[in-house]
Amino acid sequence: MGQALDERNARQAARTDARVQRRRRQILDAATEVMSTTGFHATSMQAVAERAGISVGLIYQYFGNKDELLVAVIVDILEDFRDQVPAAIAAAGEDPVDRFGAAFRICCQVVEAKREAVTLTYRESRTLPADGLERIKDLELQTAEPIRQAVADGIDAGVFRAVDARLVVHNVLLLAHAWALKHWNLARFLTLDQYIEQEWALLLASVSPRAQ
Amino acid sequence: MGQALDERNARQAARTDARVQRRRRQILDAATEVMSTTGFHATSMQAVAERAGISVGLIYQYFGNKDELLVAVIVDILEDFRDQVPAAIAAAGEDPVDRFGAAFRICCQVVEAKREAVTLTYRESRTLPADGLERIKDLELQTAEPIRQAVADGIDAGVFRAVDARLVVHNVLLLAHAWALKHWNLARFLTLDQYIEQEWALLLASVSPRAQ
Amino acid sequence: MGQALDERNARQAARTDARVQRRRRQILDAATEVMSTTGFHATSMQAVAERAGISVGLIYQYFGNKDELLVAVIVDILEDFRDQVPAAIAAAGEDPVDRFGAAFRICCQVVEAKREAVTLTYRESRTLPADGLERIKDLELQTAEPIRQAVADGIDAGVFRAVDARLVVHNVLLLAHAWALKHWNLARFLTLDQYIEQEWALLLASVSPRAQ
Amino acid sequence: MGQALDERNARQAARTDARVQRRRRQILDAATEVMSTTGFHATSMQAVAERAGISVGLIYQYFGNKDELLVAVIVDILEDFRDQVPAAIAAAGEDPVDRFGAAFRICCQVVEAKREAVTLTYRESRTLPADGLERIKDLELQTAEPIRQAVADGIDAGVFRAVDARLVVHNVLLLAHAWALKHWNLARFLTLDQYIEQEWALLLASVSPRAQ
DNA sequence: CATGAATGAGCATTCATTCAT
DNA sequence: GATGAATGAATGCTCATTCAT
Repeated sequence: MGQALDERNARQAARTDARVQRRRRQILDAATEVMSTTGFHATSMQAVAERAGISVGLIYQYFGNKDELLVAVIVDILEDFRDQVPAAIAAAGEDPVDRFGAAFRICCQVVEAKREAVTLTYRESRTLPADGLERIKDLELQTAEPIRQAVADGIDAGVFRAVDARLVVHNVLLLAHAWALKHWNLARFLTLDQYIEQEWALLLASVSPRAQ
Repeated sequence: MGQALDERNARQAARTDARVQRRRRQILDAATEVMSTTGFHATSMQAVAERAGISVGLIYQYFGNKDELLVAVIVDILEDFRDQVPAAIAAAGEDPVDRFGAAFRICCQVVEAKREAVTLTYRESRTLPADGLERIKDLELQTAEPIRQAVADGIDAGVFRAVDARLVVHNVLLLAHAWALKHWNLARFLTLDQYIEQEWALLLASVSPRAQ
Repeated sequence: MGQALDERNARQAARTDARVQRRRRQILDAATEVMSTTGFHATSMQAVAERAGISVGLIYQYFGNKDELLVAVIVDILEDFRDQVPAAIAAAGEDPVDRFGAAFRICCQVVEAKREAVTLTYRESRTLPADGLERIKDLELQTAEPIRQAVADGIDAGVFRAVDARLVVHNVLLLAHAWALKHWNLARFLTLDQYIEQEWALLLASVSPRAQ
Repeated sequence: MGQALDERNARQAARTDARVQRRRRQILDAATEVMSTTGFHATSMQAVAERAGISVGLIYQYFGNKDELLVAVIVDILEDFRDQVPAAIAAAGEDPVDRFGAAFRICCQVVEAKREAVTLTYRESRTLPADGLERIKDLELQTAEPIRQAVADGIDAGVFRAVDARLVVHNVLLLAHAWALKHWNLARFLTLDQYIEQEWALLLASVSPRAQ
């Protein structure tokens, strides 16, 4: 009997948890859409609620306030990078050059998938309360680390020059983000694939050892 | 007698014009300072007025509204680039590599001089009304052009590979701006001079012809 | 069979009624605690529910709305006075002075027992909807009546001067309530017992016949 | 010439100051009226603004927030007591009994003049932020002091018994306030003058020496 | 009976903008 | 030219109340 009850409670809890997750996602998606287009400050909670098809009050049952919602939106995006980058590197095989290239490529692709949202990240990070900022910087560093490792491995293997790996990673992320930040200009003369290809050529040349 | 009057009016006009310019500058400087620190939306016109030591009302005699003031602030910064970049290139002599290097260096230095303000440019450009946005994109293209020319000259001279000059310029400007955008990270392991030196090495390698 | 059913229903009803009363009391106690401390307006139904260990919705099955809950809380307190005052008077014997004294004492003691709640009564009575207000005034008058009678008896017996009994009762209740209302000040120089003793001396003197 | 300018500025400042005072009073009066009737929490700033015939925003140029406005309203009332009580005592001559009686009478009259507002004081004091509360307690003690002195003088002169003067003052203020707090009941059988007269008789009897 | 997710009206507060002086 | 008092629309957030489960 106790078991039956436990089981029922467990099912109930799972269902509840699923609903909570669905709501969070629903709100997060709506917020990402509206804030990306309109900008954080110009976005009213009312607008987010409308886009999500719920009431204002409900947002506050999932996110403490507007700032926390922004943090959640940005974190949500950065988690994409943090999760996908290592996976892409791992999938690229053993060759350091391939691994490095895969890292750059996936970054650009993630950016393309959430172009407006990436812009939001750049625009609004400064606005954030201190603790949100910490989480964000953390995620950025987590994303950077596997790329840095790939570059370091390449240097060790002698296929890259002895450059500062941290700086190269910085360049990689920056070039990827730029596809969002400067899309108004870049898209006038390049497709994403062209951008990736050409930037990759420059990037590789920048770290390759000079032929003797 | 008519002539005398004209002359008086002209003198009057000049004097007036000078005063107008002084006021504009006074407000612009105040706005740049406050907005750069606090962010555009979090900056009240009252705060700008106080910083400038004038009344709110007076701002509206020089700038139609808050948006226009923001445009003016951003334009003011971008004009720095537009003016200083060609000058630096010209001062660098005839060697395409030197000219290209000078362009990158001056960009970084202008960024350093107005680090917060450059960040402002990135954060708030999207908010702008269409016509302001146009002026800004225009200025960016104007800044880009002399650099592009330097790269194109280098390609023609055979000291650079046949890369897409527009893309290289994009990279140059981006790397310079990054010193402001990612200062929180970069400054942890590099000084500006080190940043310039190392990025320049990468940049040059990226466009240099492969040795046979 | 019908009888058996009736009996079962009756037992059921009694059981139900007992449960209803228990719930009401549970909610009332929680509401009194929270509202007394926090004030009516600053108290959310959520807070009352939490304190009572139940859900918000359940409160609404026992009290129509927040105002009605407040009325119930206040009525609950006033019923204490209405019930205890006559009892204390009856227990004081036949001497009008003793009866009067017992009335004052019990009032002060009831106040002390629910000091915060008494304050609540004063603070929030005005807010109430008309019908709640009526019930409250009624209870106050019911409480006043036995005291008035005691005073009237004393006057008839010649141990009190021919004062307006209603006014004296008003003073008695007021002085008792004041122990709650002005506790911040009074408690700085008096204990409750001292307060009772000294006010009683003044009160008695105020109604005692002047010696010839 | 400098003198003329100074004079103009001075006149300007005075005019400004007068306008500020007029506005403050206008808002304070409106707030007192509305809050007294409706209660603090149920009063919206919009309602205060409308009653004052100004815009909401303007209130915030004179009072930091709603709480501060409430403090100002209450202080405004308490200042009436603090100012008028000593004046009335002084005007009552040298006889301690007269002075004491004058104190009680003026308290009742001030209460009558601002009956609703006095009720507000009782209802909302608890709501206040700590520093506002301090100012209010201070004013109450300032009001009490001259009355206490009058009682003490009476005791020294032998016309009053050796009662605790502080407690008597507490009673005096309480009885005066009660005219507002319990007006719904008292006014049913007494006019203010009757109330003053009869309470005064009781009060005097309570402190008078027993005839031998 | 009991729950608590969901609603949405309501309110304090801010701030760009205007205009009488 | 210059001021700053005055406006009032806009917004984040709360919370009494309902109702599907």
